Amino acid sequence: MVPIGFERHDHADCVEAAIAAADARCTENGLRLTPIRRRVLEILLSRHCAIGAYDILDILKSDGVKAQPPLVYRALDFLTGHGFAHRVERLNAFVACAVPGQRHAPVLLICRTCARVAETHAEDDTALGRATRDSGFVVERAVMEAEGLCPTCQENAT
Amino acid sequence: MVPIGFERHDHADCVEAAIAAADARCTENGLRLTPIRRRVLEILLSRHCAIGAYDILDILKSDGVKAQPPLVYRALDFLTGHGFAHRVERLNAFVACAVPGQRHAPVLLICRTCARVAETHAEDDTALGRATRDSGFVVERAVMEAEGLCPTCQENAT
DNA sequence: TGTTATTCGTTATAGTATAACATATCAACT
DNA sequence: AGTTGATATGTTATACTATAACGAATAACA
Ligand SMILES: [Zn+2]
Ligand SMILES: [Zn+2]
Ligand SMILES: [Zn+2]
Ligand SMILES: [Zn+2]
Repeated sequence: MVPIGFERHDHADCVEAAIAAADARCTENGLRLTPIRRRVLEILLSRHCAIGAYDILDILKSDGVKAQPPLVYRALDFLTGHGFAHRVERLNAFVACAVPGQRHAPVLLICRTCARVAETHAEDDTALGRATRDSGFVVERAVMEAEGLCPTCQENAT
Repeated sequence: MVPIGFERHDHADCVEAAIAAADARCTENGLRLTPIRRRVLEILLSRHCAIGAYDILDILKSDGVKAQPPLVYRALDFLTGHGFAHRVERLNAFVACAVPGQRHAPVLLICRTCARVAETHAEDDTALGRATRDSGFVVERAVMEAEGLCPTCQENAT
């Protein structure tokens, strides 16, 4: 399985498809992708990087919106709550979901050099799955994040 | 593999053994388990729960130490840096390592009801391992955390 | 004992997130 | 169209988490 985010790709397509998918899914499920929520999603999609809430806030302000922190956090709650984005716990930041439209336990690969974040997802027989089967712990939400070097940055480092 | 933390056990032994292990390993490796570092470790060990840096600070203060945030964060840096404790990214908090003495990618199971945190560890064939093998990403640090209900809290919920 | 590296004390400040409440907008029904 | 209840936004204030910076004290070593 190749994670999404590090490989060269047509990113304009990538963004457009994600927005279209979000639109469709919101319509389907009676969710409201309001202008602010949509804009925050666009900002997250603009790069395959984690972006902090206050960076998003700054971008909104530079758009001319008179925005305060709760505005951003509410939009992020919506987006993460419905699987359009993920919180990157390691960075206290957020990233657009690369495979929206399916329930999944995201696996985020965070490059410490270029700051890009790629996403793949876990199959069931992970350490997490195994541990919980053995212990009776019921997982409601799983976070898997790896920090390291992406292929490009490894080449540049040599 | 049964995670450590949820099962009933002799916790006094548990703490004593952990402190002894930390002492031994520090001596072996020329590390200094100073009074403050040791005290912070004791505080973390006192419960199989994640504890916030400022809660630790309050406990130190109630000990009579005139402590400021950097004191705590430095101790935590030491403890996490040498594997005596882990940062719980999901909670911006810290927990004593339940299997110190071996390099490991910890898997933390966080009960959202009783706040206890159990620890197990990942074998190599995790989703992370697989994802990175395929993609060429080099993992330097892995975070795996699951939030949910521990066995005890499931029973109580019914 | 002098030298160097590490740790600690202290002040200030940066960065992240939420509580609380007023206002506005939407959606569904009468 | 007007009423009503639910959802979303605007706004202020504040809580929580973490680090920078620098000097003083302490430990390790020659
Ligand atoms: Zn893209
Ligand atoms: Zn995703
Ligand atoms: Zn114990
Ligand atoms: Zn551990």
